[in-house]
Amino acid sequence: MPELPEVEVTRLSFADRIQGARIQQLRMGKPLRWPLGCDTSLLQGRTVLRVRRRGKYLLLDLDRGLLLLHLGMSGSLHFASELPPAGVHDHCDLFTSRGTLRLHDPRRFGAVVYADSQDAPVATKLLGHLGMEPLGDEFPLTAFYAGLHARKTAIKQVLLAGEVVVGVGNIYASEALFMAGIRPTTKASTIGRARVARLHEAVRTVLARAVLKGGSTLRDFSNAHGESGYFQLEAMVYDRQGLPCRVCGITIQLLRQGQRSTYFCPQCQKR
DNA sequence: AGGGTGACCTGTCGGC
DNA sequence: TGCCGACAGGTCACCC
Repeated sequence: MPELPEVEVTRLSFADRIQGARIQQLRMGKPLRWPLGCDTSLLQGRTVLRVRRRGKYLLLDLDRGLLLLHLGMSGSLHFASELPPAGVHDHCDLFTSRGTLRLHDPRRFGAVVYADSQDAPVATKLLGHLGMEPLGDEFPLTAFYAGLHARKTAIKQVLLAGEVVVGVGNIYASEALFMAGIRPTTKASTIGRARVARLHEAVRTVLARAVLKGGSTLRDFSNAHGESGYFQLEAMVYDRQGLPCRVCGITIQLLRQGQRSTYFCPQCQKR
């Protein structure tokens, strides 16, 4: 489910409300992708200072330490003063003075991890290799070009890997490449400056637009208020194999790269 | 060293 | 109707 837009939309939907909340209790359900890394009682009495995002991770800064949350493929968060009893797929409840933050994650690829600081080994392992944030001011074109120039893999997979730029998952990689007119199979290192500049702009535009539309709800994504996203309605290629390209009318094609589906228009993305 | 593959886990859908 | 395989928004550990 969640790529950068969905994670950011989630963050925006509860960050203000949970800020300043005092943690009363943490309940963990079935195991998630990684262990919490501390006793749940350790968090009692701590305060949530703010909620940041790094790539597809949400970082809850506490007055001491931080919680790293990841939504995996199927995770979503809810935050409310009163929530129904935990269901089978509700694997984490963070009870606070302002309400309960609940992680719902059927596939359990998500994670809730405690770190003493952002320099703690576990935080470094998860965040240390992450690339540039595409939104905001820390995404210079020159660095993007240099990053792509050093990669011999297909551009789609370089985007997905998150080591050059973070937050671009399977939906938005296809969408950004379409917008930039670049074939997903093109070797990243062979893309010239002008085309990299188009991709740089496309990544920013697609992600920002998706945040504005509340993310993409393909199956079950919703923000912490329980509201769906609508970006999927304006997808140009994702999940549109066999349908006519919205620009040129040619049939959208599907291929597999690294066991993931890639969608593209053979006419609009010639190379 | 970097690139490719399998693994994690559950739900859903299409085909036979 | 029922079963089985393929696939789904992510990403790490491991192999050559």
